[in-house]
Amino acid sequence: MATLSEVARLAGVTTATVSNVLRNTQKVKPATVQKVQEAIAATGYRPNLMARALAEGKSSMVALVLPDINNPFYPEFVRVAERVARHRNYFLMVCNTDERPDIGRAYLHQIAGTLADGVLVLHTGISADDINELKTRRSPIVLASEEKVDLGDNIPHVVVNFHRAGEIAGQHLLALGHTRIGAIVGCGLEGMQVGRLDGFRSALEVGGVALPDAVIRNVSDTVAGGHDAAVSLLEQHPDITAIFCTNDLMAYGASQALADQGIRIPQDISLIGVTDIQMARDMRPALTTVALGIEQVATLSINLLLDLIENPAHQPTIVRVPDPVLVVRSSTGPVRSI
Amino acid sequence: MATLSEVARLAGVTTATVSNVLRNTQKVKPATVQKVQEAIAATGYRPNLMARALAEGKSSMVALVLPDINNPFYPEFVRVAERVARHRNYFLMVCNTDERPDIGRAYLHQIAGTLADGVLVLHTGISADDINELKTRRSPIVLASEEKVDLGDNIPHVVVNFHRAGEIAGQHLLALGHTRIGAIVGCGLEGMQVGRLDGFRSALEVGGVALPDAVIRNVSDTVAGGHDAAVSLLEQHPDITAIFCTNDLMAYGASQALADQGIRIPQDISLIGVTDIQMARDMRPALTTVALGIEQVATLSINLLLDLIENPAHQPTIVRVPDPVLVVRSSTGPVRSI
DNA sequence: CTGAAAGCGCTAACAA
DNA sequence: TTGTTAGCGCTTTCAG
Repeated sequence: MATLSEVARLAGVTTATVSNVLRNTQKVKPATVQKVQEAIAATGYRPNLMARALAEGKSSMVALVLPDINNPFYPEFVRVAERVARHRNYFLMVCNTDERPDIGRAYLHQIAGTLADGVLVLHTGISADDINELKTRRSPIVLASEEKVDLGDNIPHVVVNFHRAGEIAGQHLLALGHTRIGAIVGCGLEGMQVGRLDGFRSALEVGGVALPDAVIRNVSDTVAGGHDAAVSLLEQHPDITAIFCTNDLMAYGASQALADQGIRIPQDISLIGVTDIQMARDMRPALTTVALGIEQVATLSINLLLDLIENPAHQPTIVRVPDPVLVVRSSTGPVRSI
Repeated sequence: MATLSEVARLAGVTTATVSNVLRNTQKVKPATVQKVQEAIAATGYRPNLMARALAEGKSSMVALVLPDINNPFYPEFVRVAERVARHRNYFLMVCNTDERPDIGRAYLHQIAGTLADGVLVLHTGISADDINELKTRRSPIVLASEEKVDLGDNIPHVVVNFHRAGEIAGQHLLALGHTRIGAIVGCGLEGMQVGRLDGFRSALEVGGVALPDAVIRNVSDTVAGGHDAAVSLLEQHPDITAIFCTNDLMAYGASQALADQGIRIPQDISLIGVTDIQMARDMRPALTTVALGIEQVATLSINLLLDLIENPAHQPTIVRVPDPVLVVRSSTGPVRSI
């Protein structure tokens, strides 16, 4: 790999000049620019980004730490985050923690402030303590779509109104006449998706419908989790006419369980999820869900992070995503007659 | 962020000594180690990985360039690649090109040899010319699971026997008595998945079954692509009893199309895919497919890359993945009687 | 066992 | 407009 000084030597100038043409500060005479560019072409020179980062005190790289790249929510998030970052001239480094908080911690400690100018943390079970400890470094850290907002005002984060999402789901089922309803709640690294459940329950209560603990299943946030929960629910409560899942992935699993037992969706049982991942559109019947607006969340999160990097005094440091919206597809319908 | 010299000052030693205890060359007196470690703890020091990389001439970071993080194959690949890399003390930087070769090129040019010690390229439509141009840098580049192996021996790559995968699928359908078969072929960035189709066709030919062009659909490698292709196939060839898809994602789409039309799988039509992504297990009916062994491919690929980084003379430079294997699930069955 | 000093490749004042 | 000169934070001989 050719270096700056080789290029400089070949062009008969100094490294400073080459550096200047490289990032075209308009301070170089056209003729010299010409010479330098020829030398660059001739040597096949590429800047060493590490050296540049060290000199500039800025790597133009941000890290995205997430728990499980196989959960389709994250790839969808990554895709937009990467695009936004690229447009703002940052590299995005995706770090998968395999659901292990210790790996998340390790990434954070190693990367924040050294490899990356900032890091965006998604539901990785990293404690607020860890985050606070790291705040001493100047590298901004932002958490996205936290369920629990006990982070305080001093940690930048993006908040999604999960409670409202649950509420919307509840209102939809209520409007369709359902009264015997089950709920499948995911347990991610951040703990139960309790905000969504609370919202759901409160909506039902307004309609005079109860949601006893017996019809709630807490399971892992996966297809298999949703499947098993649905099986258990059906076994113990064959009379339910609708199931609320705190996310789409589990709803997909639940739909498999229903299909396996010959139960029709939505004629026999209605199914509603939260998030609106691509899969919700692709599955059959297509899933009615409460869209969290992945694109929005990702965009707001990464932009907040980059804003904070470029201007540490940036305000606000806590941003709210617009409320979720109901997307009606084919998995919900009027309560069955019997 | 504290630096080495601050730690050194606090411990009353020089940076060289701190550096030595940091990576425990056994050359430091226990008492000094003690002092230094206290200073490290007191300052909350973390090494600046950029500076280290510059000094060592090695970043311990590898990049994984892939076309579409939303295609579930890639997250599955990423997960194991990341794990292997981590165990070998490398960071994995995932670069999504959004299916745009120019972005892939840009990543390659910017990252290879500067930010990353090596890069693993997956089906991103980057030309062999580009790769060759980059070979001048010392940074190893390995391509994984190339369909076309016209890369020559001088570019390290991992090759999957796609032809065999197609053959296995063909033999399976043949054994079930199918003779009127359609095929859905994906067109990724690397061009049509023609190896798989060739293998499939040649297996059928051995069994005396033809696969005319009329029953082949070339579509994009997505759920929607598979769906549309299946619709078109059914419309023009209602007599077919089996469909071969060159990958699982399209098979999933095809299954939706069949479900939409009330066609039962496998009673009316058998469906077989290639790859064995998680979705193949999750969908209903579960998909019969030819498993490429994602875990194996990923492991071999990343290990080859790291081997090459650590020892540029490493041999072999081209590694073959063990042959694919048939995984029979519920989407294939005997040909229907009529 | 520890320190002094050079240098990785680049940027950024400041001079010339 | 260009060159000189310091670093950025770390590793790594080579002396002491």
